[in-house]
Amino acid sequence: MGGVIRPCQRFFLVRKNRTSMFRKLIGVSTFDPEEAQQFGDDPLFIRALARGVAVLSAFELAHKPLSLSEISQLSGVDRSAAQRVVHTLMQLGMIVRDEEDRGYLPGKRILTMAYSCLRLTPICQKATPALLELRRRTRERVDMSLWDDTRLIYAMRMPSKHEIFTATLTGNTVPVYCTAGGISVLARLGDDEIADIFARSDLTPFTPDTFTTLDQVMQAVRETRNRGHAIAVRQLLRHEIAMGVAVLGEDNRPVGAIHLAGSLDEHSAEDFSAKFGTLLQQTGQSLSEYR
Amino acid sequence: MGGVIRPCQRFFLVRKNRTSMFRKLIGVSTFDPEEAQQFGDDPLFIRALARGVAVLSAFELAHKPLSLSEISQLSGVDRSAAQRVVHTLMQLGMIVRDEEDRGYLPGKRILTMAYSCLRLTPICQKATPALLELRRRTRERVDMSLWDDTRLIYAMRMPSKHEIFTATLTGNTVPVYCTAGGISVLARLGDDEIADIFARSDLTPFTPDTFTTLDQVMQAVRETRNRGHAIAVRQLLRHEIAMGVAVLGEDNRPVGAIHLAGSLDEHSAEDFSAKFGTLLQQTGQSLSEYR
DNA sequence: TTATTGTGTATCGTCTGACGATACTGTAAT
DNA sequence: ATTACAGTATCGTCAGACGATACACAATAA
Repeated sequence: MGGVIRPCQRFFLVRKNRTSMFRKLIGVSTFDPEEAQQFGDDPLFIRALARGVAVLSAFELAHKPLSLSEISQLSGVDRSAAQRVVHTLMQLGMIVRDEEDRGYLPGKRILTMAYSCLRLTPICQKATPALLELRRRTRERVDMSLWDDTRLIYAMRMPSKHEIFTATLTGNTVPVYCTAGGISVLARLGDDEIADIFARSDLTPFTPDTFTTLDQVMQAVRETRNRGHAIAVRQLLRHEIAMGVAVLGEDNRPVGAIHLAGSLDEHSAEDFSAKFGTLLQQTGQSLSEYR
Repeated sequence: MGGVIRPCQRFFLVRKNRTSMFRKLIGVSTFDPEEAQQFGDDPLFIRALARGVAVLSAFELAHKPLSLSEISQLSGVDRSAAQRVVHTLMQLGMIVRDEEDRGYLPGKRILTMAYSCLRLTPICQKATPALLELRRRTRERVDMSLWDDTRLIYAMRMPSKHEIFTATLTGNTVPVYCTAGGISVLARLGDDEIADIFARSDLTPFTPDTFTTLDQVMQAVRETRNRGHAIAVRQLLRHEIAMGVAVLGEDNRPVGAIHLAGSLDEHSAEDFSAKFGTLLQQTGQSLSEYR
C-alpha cells in the first residue's frame, strides 16, 4: 500500500542541499549525483507544485472518492501538506468533494485543461476528419492514441455498436506491448529500444492470449514491419481484433497511432486485415508529418 | 491583453496580511473582507499551487504553443515565477515543449488525470451503456455533459456521421443559456438563479439565431418545463437541432445533461422531438440519482 | 553592419510563508 | 467505553520562493 506515484520515478533532485524533501516525495531512495547532473544545475524546482501534481495523480490509483489520509498515502505527501494542498486545489476547482460520500474527487476543471491539451496537440487537430472518414467507411470502432513511453493514451474515440465500459473514456491508458496501436509504434523503433520498453512495462495480462514474452512481441513487430500495419488478436479483450498504424512526427519518430477494432464474431483476422488494412495505412500516412 | 484567468474570479483571499500576491494573481481588484469571511479563517492557501493552476489554465486561452512571456501574460503570473513554474511542470510532465515550433504545450499527463476524473465521477460511470443504447436507437449524435456554473463541459461524446472539428473533443465547454442541455439544466433551477447565471454568462452569439435576451431563455425554459425536454434550434450551429434532458444528483439538483443532436436538413424540430423525445427523457431519468 | 525585439536561462539577497509535529472535534462502528 | 478515522486548526522555525536584473542566442528590420 506504500503508494508512490509512478511517473515521477524518473526525476531526480537538482540542487545539492535541497535533497531531503524531494527524495521523500519522489520516491528515489538513493540520491545519485551522477544522474542528477543530467539536468544541469537548474535550480528551478518548486516543491509545492510537485506535491500538487502528486496529489492529483493519486486519483489515478483510486477507485472511489479518496479521504485526506488516502490521498496522503497514495501520493506520498505527508498528511499536513496533503491537507494544505487539497484545500488549495479545492479553492482552485481542481478537486471537489463528493457530495454524498465522504471524500474528494478530481474536479471538472481538469477536463477543461484536457480539452486544451487535445485542442493544441497538432495530430489531434488533423485527425478528426480523417478518423470520421475512416469510421464511415469501416463502420467499426476507430481510435487515436498518443504514445507515452510504455503506454498509449487514448485521445479520441469513436465508438461503434457494442462497447464495454471504461473503454469509452478519453485519457485511458493501455500498454504498448500488447495492443495493435502499440505494436505499430514499436515497429518504428530500434530493436533494443523495444526491449527496453518491454522490460519496463507492466506485464499483467488482460486475457489468456495477451503476450507475455519479448519473443512474441518481436514476432508481432516483424510481421508489422512487413505488412505495414499491426494486428492484435484477443490481446485486451477476448473477442477483439484490432489493427493499428503509427502516426509519425516531424522527426520520423512515432507520436501516436490510430486503430480499428472489431469483433472476432464478425471477422476473422485475415478478413479484417484484407478488408481495411490498406485504408488504415493510407489514413495513418496522411496524418504523419514526416515527408 | 491584460489576460486574467476567468474561472479564478470567484475566489478571494483568505488570510488578512497575505493579500498582495493573490490580488494580483487572481484578478480581484478590491479586497472585500465580507466576502472573504465565507471561507472562515482557513489559512491554507498555497501560492505556488495557485500559480501552477493559473499557468496551466493559460492554455485554455491559447490557439498555438505559448512562449514563456505569453504564459506569463495570459496567466497573470510574473515572468520569473512563470519561468520557475513552467520548468517544474515540465519536469513533472504537465507541460511539454512543442518539438518543432518554439513553445510550450500542455502535456499528456493531463489527459490521464482527466481520465481519472471521468472514471470517478458517478454519472459518467453509469452513463456509458445508456448513451450507447440511445445512440443505437436514434443513430444521431449523443453527448453527456457536466454542469459547471455558466457552462456545460462535454464529458462523453458519441459522434455520428457528419461532424465538425473541435466539437468532437472531450472537455469542450459551451454556455448553458443557449444549448439544449443547458436549458434543460436551467429548467430545474429557480427563476432568479437562471437570471443570475444568464447575467454572468458570456453572451457572444454563435449564430444569428443564438439567444441574446433573458426573455428568450425564459421562454425556452418554460417550454422545457412543460414538455419535459429542451429543444434548441440553430443555437450553436446553423443547421443543428438539439434536444436535452437534465441529469439530477442526489439532492435533486442537476449535475449535467444528456443531449441528442441532429441536422435540420433531415429533421424538422417537431419531428425530431416527437420521434426521440420520450426516449431521451427516459434515459435521463434512468441516470438521475434522485428517487 | 548595428539595432531591436523576442526567445530561454541564470543569479542573488531578502524575508515570506510553507513545513510538519501535534492536538482538537466530530462521527461511526464495535 | 473504546477505537479508528474523518476533517480541522495552531504555531515556531528556517527552507526556499520571490522578483528585479542581467546574460546568451536567434531572428528580424533598418
